[in-house]
Amino acid sequence: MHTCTDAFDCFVSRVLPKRTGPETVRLFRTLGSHVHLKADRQLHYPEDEPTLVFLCDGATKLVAHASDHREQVLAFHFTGDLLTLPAHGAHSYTLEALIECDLMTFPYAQFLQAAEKHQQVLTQLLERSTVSLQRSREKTLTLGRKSALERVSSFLLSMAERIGRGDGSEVKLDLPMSRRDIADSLGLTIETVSRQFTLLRDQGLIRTQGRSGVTLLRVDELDRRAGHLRVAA
Amino acid sequence: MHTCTDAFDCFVSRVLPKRTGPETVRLFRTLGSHVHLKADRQLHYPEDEPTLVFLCDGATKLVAHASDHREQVLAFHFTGDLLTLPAHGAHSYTLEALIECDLMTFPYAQFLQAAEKHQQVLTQLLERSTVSLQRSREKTLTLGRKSALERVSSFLLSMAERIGRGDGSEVKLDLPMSRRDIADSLGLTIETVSRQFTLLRDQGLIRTQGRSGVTLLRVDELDRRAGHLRVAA
DNA sequence: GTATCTCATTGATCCAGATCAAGGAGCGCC
DNA sequence: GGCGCTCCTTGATCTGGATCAATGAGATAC
Repeated sequence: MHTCTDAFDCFVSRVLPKRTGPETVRLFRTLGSHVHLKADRQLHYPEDEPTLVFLCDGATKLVAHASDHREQVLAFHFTGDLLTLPAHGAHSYTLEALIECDLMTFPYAQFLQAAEKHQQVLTQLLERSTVSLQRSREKTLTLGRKSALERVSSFLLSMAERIGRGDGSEVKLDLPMSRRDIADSLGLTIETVSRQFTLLRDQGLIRTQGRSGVTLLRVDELDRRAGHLRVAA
Repeated sequence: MHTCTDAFDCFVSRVLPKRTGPETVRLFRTLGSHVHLKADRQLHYPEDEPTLVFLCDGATKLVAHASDHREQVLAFHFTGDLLTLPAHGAHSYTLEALIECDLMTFPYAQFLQAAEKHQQVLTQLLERSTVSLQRSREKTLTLGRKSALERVSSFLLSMAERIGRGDGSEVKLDLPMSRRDIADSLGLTIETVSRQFTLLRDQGLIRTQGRSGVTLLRVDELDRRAGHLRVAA
């Protein structure tokens, strides 16, 4: 198991600029808390104030809850990701570990205050926030206008980009999330997700190994299935 | 018609910190361009680099385009909003005027560089980006897990919050977007959107005046229809 | 190694919303 | 001020994915 110091060091090297003074590092250390989460456990965080989370190691999902126990996965996160947990509004949000996780949490407001003198940290925060927004917008298009097959294809391509291991022309994936998580992320049911996997397998575009292993055999064809725009203007 | 100076002044007073030095103001002026857009026109911007836009006056929609001419409205913007137009990736994006608009555009990278010495500007950019992300996440939940009636109710409540004019217990709206835009924003068809309006009207929750006028008569009931979580934990 | 339990797959039926098809109403233009 | 056009509404039918219902296959515990 990681110690608190390891997790914090990981944060320092990944988020803070190279030559940050030791007194600044100490300041961030006083603000942050190290949390270890076993698979399927959720992070407890204050409902009324935003929290900044750095995922040192592992994989998580951000889930929004509506009435009637409906759940929507808003985003998946992997080692090295930085994310902001919003205060609860019209809906409530939870961050749940897909596999064993180490993370550092910071009260958002205090973190921002500490970062004010270091615009490199601010810039990085802004940059990562922009990436999150960009991903969220792609998801909006996917959920609003795409068929089940297109959604699953888009999902696989997106995962390939983030956690794929290239192997010649193939891309190998080890999906840390269940079919249910995928369904909740794509606005589908597990049955429909499963059927699309079968379809893609039958068409020779992917190969599956066990529950979590997926190999993308023809990325170009998947791109077509995902409903992405061709080169044209 | 507004002059360039008017639009820029609007930007200065709304985005830059109160006591920004005149030389800094001049720097931003050299970076920014004033653009006037008539209704239904779209902003032309470079495809390969992100652009920052400040909406001095008017209303716009950000549209994502997938294959087969399918369109998804990612967000609506109103007077005073600041938004980032991403470089094109798997999909292309356009910003279109819903009504006559005045806006200031800045090359994102250069704007960020200019803002580096003024963390108040950075902080504001970050804050607005966070609000956009929050809205986008709410939209994700809406598109992924809500029924047509819930989507339209959520939409009306969201518009009430942003451009509603309170009038006792009622909220009056003058919607600048068409039924098609609403449909493209909610992942529905115009027919379905229209049917939900009729339903809400028949149930006495809203009143409509012409094409764009809507009065929310019972916000509490709309909240229930929108599938928001009750107080409970 | 095998018992068991959860997760994934496959099949049958159903339904919310899409699609197809007319009207009707608001708004701009001449 | 009325002509015409576009946008909106309403109705009928169709369908992709949800729901319901069994199996089947991986993982975990013993």
